[in-house]
Amino acid sequence: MSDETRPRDYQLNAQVGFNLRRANQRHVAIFQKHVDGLTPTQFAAMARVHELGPISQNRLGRLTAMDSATIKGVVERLLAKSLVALNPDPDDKRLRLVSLTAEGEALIGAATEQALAARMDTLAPLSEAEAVQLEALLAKLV
Amino acid sequence: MSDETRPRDYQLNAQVGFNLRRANQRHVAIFQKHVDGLTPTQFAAMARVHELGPISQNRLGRLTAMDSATIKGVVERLLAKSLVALNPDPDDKRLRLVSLTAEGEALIGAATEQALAARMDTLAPLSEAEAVQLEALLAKLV
DNA sequence: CAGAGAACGTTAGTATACAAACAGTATGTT
DNA sequence: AACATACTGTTTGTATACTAACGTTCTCTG
Repeated sequence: MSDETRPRDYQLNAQVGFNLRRANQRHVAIFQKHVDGLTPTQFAAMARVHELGPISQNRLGRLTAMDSATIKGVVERLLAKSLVALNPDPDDKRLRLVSLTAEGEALIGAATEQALAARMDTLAPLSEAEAVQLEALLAKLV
Repeated sequence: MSDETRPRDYQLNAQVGFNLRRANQRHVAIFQKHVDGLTPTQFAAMARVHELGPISQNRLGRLTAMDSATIKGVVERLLAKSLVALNPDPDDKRLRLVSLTAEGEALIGAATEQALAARMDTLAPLSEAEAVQLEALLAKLV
């Protein structure tokens, strides 16, 4: 490896940003293999609705780390799959409450199992202790 | 907090996948603030070309973790900004070699400084030791 | 109660990201 | 030389992700 022609100390492969992006790409790919018919973001949205009950679109977006434009698309696609329903809030005409359909409720259980399996696969290169460390560090970062 | 209605032990906020995605979102936002005119992926592509010299589009994609469809778009946008040039390889008619223009070369130095500053900001919530740990764990994961 | 400001959802535009299919080119084997 | 295989770049389609701008609705304050 020549050293004169190299930028002094910038190593792309060691950058958090680069590896954060790659780790995320890898996780998404693993998730797709385990969970049939749901992307990670679609699953996250459904898991939140399952957890909290009917919830406005924007609030759901905030709780799943998506802005209003993004969550709109996600809800739209879940709607197209009949996994969620959209109803106006009688008390606030601005809101459109997202809720799970029976079909959605039926799916979320199995999907949760599969999501946990995907998590295991994603963390497979790490020891138990390292996995715990990573999750703690990411939580601190976010 | 009711417990009967809750899924037994699934906590979205603690999931690697979810926090990987959020950490990445945060980094991209920070990067945009520091580096003017380049996205993280565009910067990664340029850094690689600067490092390795003229290189085929697909090979550049592999070295920056982008598939051929994605790298094509990235190179296209760098081309539109006159930061890279695209030339046919005389020895292999399939290849289109990506190289930095004078303008691109002029930019990459400052951009590298700014990228390192973005990295610092991204890692700011962590101690020095934790930052090192995180980078090591991510490298192991990828 | 009137007006300001905030929040909601929507739309348009740009940028990754991947799958799948394709034509053109190169390489290896027979 | 012929052929299968593999690789290159391209296109289309789908799915995040964010910015900016917009009209509607709500809430707060004077």
